[in-house]
Amino acid sequence: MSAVIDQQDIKREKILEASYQRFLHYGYSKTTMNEIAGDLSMSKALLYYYFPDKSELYMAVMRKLAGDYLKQLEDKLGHFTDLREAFLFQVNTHHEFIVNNYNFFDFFRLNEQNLPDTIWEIVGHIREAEIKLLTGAIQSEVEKGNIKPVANTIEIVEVFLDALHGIKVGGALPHKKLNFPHKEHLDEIHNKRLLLIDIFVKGLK
Amino acid sequence: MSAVIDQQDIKREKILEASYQRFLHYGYSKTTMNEIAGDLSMSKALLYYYFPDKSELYMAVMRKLAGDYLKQLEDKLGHFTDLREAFLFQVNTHHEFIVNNYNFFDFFRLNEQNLPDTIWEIVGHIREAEIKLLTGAIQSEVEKGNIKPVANTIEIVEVFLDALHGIKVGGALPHKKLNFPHKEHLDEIHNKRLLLIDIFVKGLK
DNA sequence: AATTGATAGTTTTGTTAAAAAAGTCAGGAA
DNA sequence: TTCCTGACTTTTTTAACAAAACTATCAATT
Repeated sequence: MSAVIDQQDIKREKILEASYQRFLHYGYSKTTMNEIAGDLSMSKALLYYYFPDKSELYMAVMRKLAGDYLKQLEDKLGHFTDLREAFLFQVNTHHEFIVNNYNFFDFFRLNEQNLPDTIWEIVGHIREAEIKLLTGAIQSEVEKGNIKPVANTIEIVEVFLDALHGIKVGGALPHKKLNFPHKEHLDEIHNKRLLLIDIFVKGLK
Repeated sequence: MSAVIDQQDIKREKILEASYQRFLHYGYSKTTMNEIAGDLSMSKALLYYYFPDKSELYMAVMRKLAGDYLKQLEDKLGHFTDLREAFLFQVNTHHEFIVNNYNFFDFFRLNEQNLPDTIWEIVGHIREAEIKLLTGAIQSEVEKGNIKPVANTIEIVEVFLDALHGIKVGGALPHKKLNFPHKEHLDEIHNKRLLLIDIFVKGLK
């Protein structure tokens, strides 16, 4: 019986993988259940045997992606030598996550404001983990006596995360282009973020 | 002849004022030229005598608004007692500007990525003035010996403005930042920005 | 020069039918 | 039973096009 369940899990994984590729390459609305089924040489009806509907399938993929991301963060939790290292890790990991899966997130842009609760749940977990990572780093520094104690650590970290996301190229003309920054701008962005980290960390001491 | 031009200018002003009220209350796309003309008890054709088209009319109003905002900044230029006061003034003034004219800016939300160059020009001027205000404040503090000299003042200010721009409501999804914030969130954003000021200013000392 | 009614030209909105895709189900194979 | 499918139904998207709403123009008037 356990073997049977394993088989199911393997098939579920294959479906998730094929779906991920489709969603990543074509986005949510331009991916059809027939295409996913076709990629796997199975009938569309079988997809509905494993997943209740299209959006649940999408969210299952999303949950998997989020799980990988969360694991990255958790593996590093509490293993930083100083504050800057923690901040840098957070910035780089998050950026990588977004860039690598950019097209996958089409779903977010299409549904604008009224997303399923499940999505919010996943996003919440991610944000929680990010905050946990950085608040942990700050508290650790406090305990080491490197920075003075603060009352509202979480709020501070939230502001810091938001601030980082605001740093873009091109003099911050409000959303001039929706696209991700070009390669030649990555260094500029990185330098700006380093500068923010410098000032921010100093502001915490 | 000067009197004639004055009359024209007065009428132009009246048109700008009526247009502003309409745009502010109903937004760009739900304001018609007929309605503006009706408010002024004039024919629609007369509007086209004074302004080439609807979007030029909108941008003329925008230019006027921006002018008022710029004047606010310039009047205060160099009149700050300390850094925090300058940063607070900048953030508060900007906040007020956005809140007071929130619906007016729905033009930005509708056209999203491809706005007329004129708009970017205006936005550029505003940003220039903001940078000037804050770099001036920093330099002044340096001269007073309150903070230690920095080489890259402009970069620092740019990072700060970018960071402000990135500050959105809590639990924001990865791409939510691309959307225009909702009105009910503006105060929350404002509070976060005040916290950023605290840390940032301290980080400069 | 300032103003307007009439009207031309363009964009938005509704309507509807066809196409495409989501989702269901009775039944077959393993 | 569990896994799977072809055929079917229902819902959503698309395309085409006419009607309505709006922008923009212009000859005529004060």
